Amino acid sequence: MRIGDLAKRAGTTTRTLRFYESQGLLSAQRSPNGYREYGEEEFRLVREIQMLQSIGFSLDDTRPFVECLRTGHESGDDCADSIETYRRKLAEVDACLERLSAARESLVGKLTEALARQPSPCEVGDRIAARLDDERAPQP
Amino acid sequence: MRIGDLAKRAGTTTRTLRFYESQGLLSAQRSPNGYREYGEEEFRLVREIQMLQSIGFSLDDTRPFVECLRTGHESGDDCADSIETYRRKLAEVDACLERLSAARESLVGKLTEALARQPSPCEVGDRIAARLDDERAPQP
DNA sequence: ATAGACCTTGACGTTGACGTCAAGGCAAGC
DNA sequence: GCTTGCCTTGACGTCAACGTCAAGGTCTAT
Repeated sequence: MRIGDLAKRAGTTTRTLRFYESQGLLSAQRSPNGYREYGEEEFRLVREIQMLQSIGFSLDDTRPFVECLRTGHESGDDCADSIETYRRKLAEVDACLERLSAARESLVGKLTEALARQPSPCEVGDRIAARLDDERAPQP
Repeated sequence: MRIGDLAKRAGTTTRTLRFYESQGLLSAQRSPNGYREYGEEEFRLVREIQMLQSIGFSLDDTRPFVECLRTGHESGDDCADSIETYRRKLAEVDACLERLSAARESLVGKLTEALARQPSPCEVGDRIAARLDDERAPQP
């Protein structure tokens, strides 16, 4: 499997795969003509990286999992370092959730405050205003 | 008030204030010697920017608020554009919270799975293993 | 008069995960 | 033999919000 095939199968680009290699995450055999050759193991490795990225891992965070697979383990999280990384990322995600929730509350508060100060020309507001006008100056 | 004073009062750096100016967010009077001169209005503006940033606004997102203040309104969110930005950011924050919660669930699932597969050398495990050893080879 | 603390503009560096070219080599079909 | 489509390396570009440094001007205190 050449780099274009792997990229297509993994739904990514050749540039990304070469970048992974430059970061020491992916390795490749070389054909006599210098082309990179990949097997199923590399495909699984790329998918592991993608899956971890999708749950908020940086490329560097995926390193323990890649190392784990490389040392022959069936799953990337069959190693202590991977478990530790899971724990650390979970803590990070929790911290992020807290900060984001606080930001959300703050934002909701500001929005409602601003809306209260400035009733804004919404339909309901218009109709209420119109009715008040009618009451003050009823049509003959 | 010169740029260093404003930076100190706002708890930021002169570089940041000049950057705001380069982005059209902050304006300054100039002393005869070319130094920037700021008043209380600029101080409030910087604080508004900082507050919005702290709840997840990009600098560009703060622009409507800055414009609103500049057009004479008391509060930065006394304008329709600011309200609209509030709404948009709230939607963004909500989307982010959803993605993060999903990532968290995924992470928790993976962690528990991995722990189940690999009981890991925790103290309890060690003690259980030791006891099993004792039972199989009791001391005389 | 000189040191020190401020200020000016300008320009390059940082971080992450690639995108986008450029210049050239290899292989297959017409 | 020529086009087409893949591949190679290398190097610069992207985005945000500044940090950091350079070279120089200004003001105050000693």
